[in-house]
Amino acid sequence: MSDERCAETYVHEERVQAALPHVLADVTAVRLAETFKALSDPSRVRIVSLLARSELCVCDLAAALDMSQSAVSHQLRTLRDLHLVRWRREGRQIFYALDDEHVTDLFERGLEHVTHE
Amino acid sequence: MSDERCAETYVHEERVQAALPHVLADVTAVRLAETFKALSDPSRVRIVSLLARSELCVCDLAAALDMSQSAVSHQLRTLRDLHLVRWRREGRQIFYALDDEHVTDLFERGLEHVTHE
DNA sequence: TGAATATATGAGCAATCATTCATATATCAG
DNA sequence: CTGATATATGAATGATTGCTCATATATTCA
Repeated sequence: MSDERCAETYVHEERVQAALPHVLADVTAVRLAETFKALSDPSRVRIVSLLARSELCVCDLAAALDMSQSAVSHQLRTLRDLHLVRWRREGRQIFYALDDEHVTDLFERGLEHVTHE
Repeated sequence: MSDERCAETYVHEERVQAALPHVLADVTAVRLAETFKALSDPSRVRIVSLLARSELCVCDLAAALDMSQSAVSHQLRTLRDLHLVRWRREGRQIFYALDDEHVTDLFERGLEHVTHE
């Protein structure tokens, strides 16, 4: 049946027992997945790739990426909610930048994986 | 309107022009996003966290993560399709392991970002 | 104050996703 | 060959997502 373990007896009980303490806590798994999810969309990846070079306002991003202002804004909200970007207001405009080096780092590691093979 | 650039004139034309050459190519952005998407689900993150320690068969994973065999299998397919895991058959069982250090690296960077603040 | 501008956001919709259930494939033991 | 077991997969479904469109908010300028 669907939820039955394989033949009741673990195939490699020792391995499973050894693994159990290292299963990520639910909260951690969810938060980690959320972080990766922030980078799991082509539009957001392109936004991040630009912000990795310099801060930009929403309008600059929309122009450079040929996206609507609304679409950019919605995506920035996602990135904001997940603490991948920070922002500052300057008059009518709002400038976005990557929140910390962790993000740049993550982005570049991913890029390595994709390009190196 | 929706697709109109902000007031026709870029707010920071120089910045936009400087950014343009660095916009990720579409293919790259899509592939990069796919890689991150592979890690954008709690179940897959937990699978990867276990595989980062030792190879395991599907059944072990299902037992350790308290997931159905089918669910694990489907998720492994996603990870396989995106080249994040490799596998080898041993009799009736199939053992999965992370494909290379890039993956472990990505995973750990993400975890750092999540736990360090 | 009122018009113009930059950004944010809610509703709605098509597309994608993670899971379950049922079943198929592959391997082993007899 | 047959029965049992480990894994894979297709269909179906409820949930989530990314975008557009319309509109709201916030700021500046006159």
